[in-house]
Amino acid sequence: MSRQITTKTKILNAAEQLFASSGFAETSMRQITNKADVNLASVNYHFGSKKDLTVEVIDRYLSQLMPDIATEIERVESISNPEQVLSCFVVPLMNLEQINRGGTTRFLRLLGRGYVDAQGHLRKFITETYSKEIAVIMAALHKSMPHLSEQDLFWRVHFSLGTSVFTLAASDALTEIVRADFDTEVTTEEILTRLLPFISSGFAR
Amino acid sequence: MSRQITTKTKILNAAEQLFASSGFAETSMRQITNKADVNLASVNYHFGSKKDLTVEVIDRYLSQLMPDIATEIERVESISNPEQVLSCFVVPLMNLEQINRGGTTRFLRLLGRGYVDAQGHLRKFITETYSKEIAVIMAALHKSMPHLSEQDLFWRVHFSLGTSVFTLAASDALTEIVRADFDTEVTTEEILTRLLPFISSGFAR
DNA sequence: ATTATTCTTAAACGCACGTTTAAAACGGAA
DNA sequence: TTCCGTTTTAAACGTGCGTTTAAGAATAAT
Repeated sequence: MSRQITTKTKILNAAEQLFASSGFAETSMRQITNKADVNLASVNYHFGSKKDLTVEVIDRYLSQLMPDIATEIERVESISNPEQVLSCFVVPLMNLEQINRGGTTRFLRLLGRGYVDAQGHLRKFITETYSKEIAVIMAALHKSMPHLSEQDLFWRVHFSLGTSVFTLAASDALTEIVRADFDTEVTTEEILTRLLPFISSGFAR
Repeated sequence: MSRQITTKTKILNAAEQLFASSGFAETSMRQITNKADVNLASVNYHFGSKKDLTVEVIDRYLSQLMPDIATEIERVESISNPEQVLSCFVVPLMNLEQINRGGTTRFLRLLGRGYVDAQGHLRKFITETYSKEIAVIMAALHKSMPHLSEQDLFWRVHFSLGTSVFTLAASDALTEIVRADFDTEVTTEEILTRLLPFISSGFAR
């Protein structure tokens, strides 16, 4: 532990960037270690395997995000509508920038890839590791829409998750189209601002 | 051209199935040719490369779907709300079953994977190849919501697309959760039935 | 200062990948 | 039957992959 930036962190940062922009399977360990400027074997030394690395890359964000969201929700004393719950996601998401610049977008992009990749491995990991926080979120949503059945709630949650994760996963391409077609620059925060009402409407119907 | 089912079709069917359930990068040519019960080299003979194969797999559906949607929209004389436009997608989507049983789900799953994979290659291919049909769809949507700015429309279209594609891409895992948690079986059509109102609400807000 | 532990390194390993080759088999036309 | 273009086949090619190894360097503990 003498380096200012440890080898482990350098690997995490490089891997995260490459995974987010190219995907897990399409990114090789040699690309990662080149970008991180560390030896090839150090990934296996510090993480065990490539698969373990991918989990740790995502969990670096999740381990901060999930408790943050849960406390944010518990801070709100009376919940009356779904938009209130959803807006509890925004600040914790934006705080991911503290881990890395552009971290919010990259995390959501990773989440999108992970959800589509590798039949449910990531989903399983998340639901098992953060079951407590997920329970808090679901309870709050249920409280905000007591008329909804559990199954209705379940589907709408996943529709919303899908929209968010997919949009952010594709946000590079989308912002490029917007730039070309409308001659406008778009930030992640702006996308979220457009996204929230869209999701809320679907939720509340 | 003597076989009843040609080698080319056998490859397309096998590839489609494997791509949909495991992803493009994670599926090898040897897996494909084994499943199709054809020789390994025949993929390169008939399609040129693996990449060309992936495009053809998706385009087999797109080339039927996109014109179908366009004509379906043009059939409706007066468009007043977005749900009318969106419902023009349902029948053409369901008709994909004619290409292959379970084709609708598989196609949407492929679309989801393709959109997240390989930085926008698929998106570019689609927008270039089916620009005419896309214009028809966008015009109809605009007509159904004349108050919306072009940029608003753009974002909501992609939010909707994201929700659909992501949900169907993850539908295996989701139906499994539903089975475990609610002890209920869910069909693709049921998912679409839940999905449409969700999207419409977001659209119309 | 010596030992023990942690970390880094270069090299190699075996394997699976997409692709190419060249010969064989096939099918219709002459 | 012979010929010719098309399709299929088995084998091999070279490449890049994730991982392992064993030795060396650096750091911490005694």
